[in-house]
Amino acid sequence: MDLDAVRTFVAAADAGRFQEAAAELAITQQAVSKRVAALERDLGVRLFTRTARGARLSIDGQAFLPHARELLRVAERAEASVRPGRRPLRVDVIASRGAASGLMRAFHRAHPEIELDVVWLFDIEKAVTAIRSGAVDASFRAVAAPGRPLPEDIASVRVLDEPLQLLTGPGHALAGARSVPLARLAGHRIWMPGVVPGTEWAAYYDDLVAEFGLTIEATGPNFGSDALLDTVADTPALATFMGGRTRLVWPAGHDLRRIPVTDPTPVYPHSLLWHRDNPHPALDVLRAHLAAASAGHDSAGTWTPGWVTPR
Amino acid sequence: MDLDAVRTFVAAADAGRFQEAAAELAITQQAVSKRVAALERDLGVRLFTRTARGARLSIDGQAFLPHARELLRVAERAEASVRPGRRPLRVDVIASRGAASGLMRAFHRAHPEIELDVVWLFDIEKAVTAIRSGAVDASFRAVAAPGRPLPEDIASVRVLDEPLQLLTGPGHALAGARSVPLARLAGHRIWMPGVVPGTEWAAYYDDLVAEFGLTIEATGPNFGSDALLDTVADTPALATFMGGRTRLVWPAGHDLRRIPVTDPTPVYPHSLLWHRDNPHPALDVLRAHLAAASAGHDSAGTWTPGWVTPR
DNA sequence: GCGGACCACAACCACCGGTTGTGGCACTAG
DNA sequence: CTAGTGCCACAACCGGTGGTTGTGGTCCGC
Repeated sequence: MDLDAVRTFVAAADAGRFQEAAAELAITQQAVSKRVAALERDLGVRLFTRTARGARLSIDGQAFLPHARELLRVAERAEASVRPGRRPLRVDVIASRGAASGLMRAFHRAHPEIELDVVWLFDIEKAVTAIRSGAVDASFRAVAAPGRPLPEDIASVRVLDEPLQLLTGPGHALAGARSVPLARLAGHRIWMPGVVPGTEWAAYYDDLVAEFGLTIEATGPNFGSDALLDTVADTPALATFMGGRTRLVWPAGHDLRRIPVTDPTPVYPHSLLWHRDNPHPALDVLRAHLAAASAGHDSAGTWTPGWVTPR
Repeated sequence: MDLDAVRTFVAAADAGRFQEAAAELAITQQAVSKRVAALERDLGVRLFTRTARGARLSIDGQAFLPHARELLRVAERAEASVRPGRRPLRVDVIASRGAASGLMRAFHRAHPEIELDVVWLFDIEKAVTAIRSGAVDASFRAVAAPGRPLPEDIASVRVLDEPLQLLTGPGHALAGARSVPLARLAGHRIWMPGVVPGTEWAAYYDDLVAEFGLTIEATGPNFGSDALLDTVADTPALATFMGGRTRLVWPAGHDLRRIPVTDPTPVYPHSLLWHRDNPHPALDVLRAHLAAASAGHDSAGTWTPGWVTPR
């Protein structure tokens, strides 16, 4: 199926005559006839009933027409998604099911008219480069990485402190606890295969380990969250950290426990980053939305690394 | 933009390497390279960053990918809409904004998983032909037309009696009435440019005219409902009939009145028609839904033509 | 009955899009 | 360091797609 043929089909359906459609598309009537015939051959049905006064849609053509229009609409949006200038707002989120992603879903619910594209960048360094180049408009990150202050032209605002929870299977020693103090995790094996070395996530856990004497293993390949959950559920000696607002695809038949951590509660500090000179109109809307949504957070009894910009 | 190129882009993005994508698509690596290059040239952006270990998505590529997937999904659905066997349920409704259309919208809300295609057929004769040939699965019609009983293999059930209302502008003699008896419409000009001669709609109004001595003008070309409403609003001598459950795009700035008609209330009898041997699984669901939704109608004080099958 | 409007078919031709062959580059093992 | 491997891009070639012009057939209205 060829998009040009679909475009021609829609034009012919609207015009009711191949000749008129041909004039609109700046091709000959014969070309329209051939394109439509090719589309009909591809689909295996007759789309028009030809008469001496034009071409009317057949029943199959009527059924196909709205799908054809939708196809052209989607194609237009796909092109617009990479068109420089007036493209959709492009936001980098740190994990597709994490809290930042949840914030963007809420933003989309509040402003469905704003076109969004969500991408993922490796670390804050790549994010800053992309923001400065204009390739992305905003980024959810923990700022700043240790010893690397943000450049002058990048602005940031803290939008969400996400408390970390312990995730264990039913056989784990702490599985029955309603909550667990951070100090009691010393000696337990905590497995974080998703944390890529060199990212600010890794820096965050490095600091957590150093300050509270935890044992975090980031070894082994990351087979995705499904495999992680499977392993944690089946291995009594293993637990993992998980953002308290992370959406999980809860594996059926597994008995996984989310246990709040206290004294202090480690929170992951999500900030929004953007370029001060970015003229995208939707960027202001996003910032206003997040400012309203993040009001009234309480940081008492929580922990963040020392290098994190204070609220 | 070429759908084959988009398919190739998605395959390469999933595989991470052009060679693997080429194997999946049963073409050479060079062909994949050329297709992706052509797509990048069309879009004006680079979709992959080529490395010696494969090809990773660029930021633009990441933004484009979900749109590309959506495009292929829509293309698949478009093809399925005309695929013989297991295509979406295809229903003929009498007018895109009429009551039958409202019933189908309600059905879609109740069963969003059922794929639907809505078409429009000229009259009940065409509808019966289409149903018998299997080109459409069901049709909303007034059965039967005078003197033409339904064939044996077509089944029907009355699903909605839609009361007719009078639609007038503010200057009309009846504009202030809360309701109007049918007999009082004698002598008033009622304009129905949308009624096509030869359809069962026309037969309905012919009977209405004959029985109550109305003056219905079906002359003049039909410029669409917008033009109809404009004219009615501005012409004190004109009124028109309108289904009580018809959704209107109410013209801004016009003061149009919908006036119920009584003693008796003419109702338009919508029935669902289908082929007894039609095996489409969604057809049973639709019939069950309509049976449940149409329960408990009251036909006292209403009028339908004598040729209409009684409830 | 004839002219006009419309679509389909035929012949022709340019160019798109596939193939094979080859080269350059990056990473790795010895 | 070097040879080897795996990756993608470029070049040359070639068949078929998809455009054009020219023509024929059919239906409708005057």
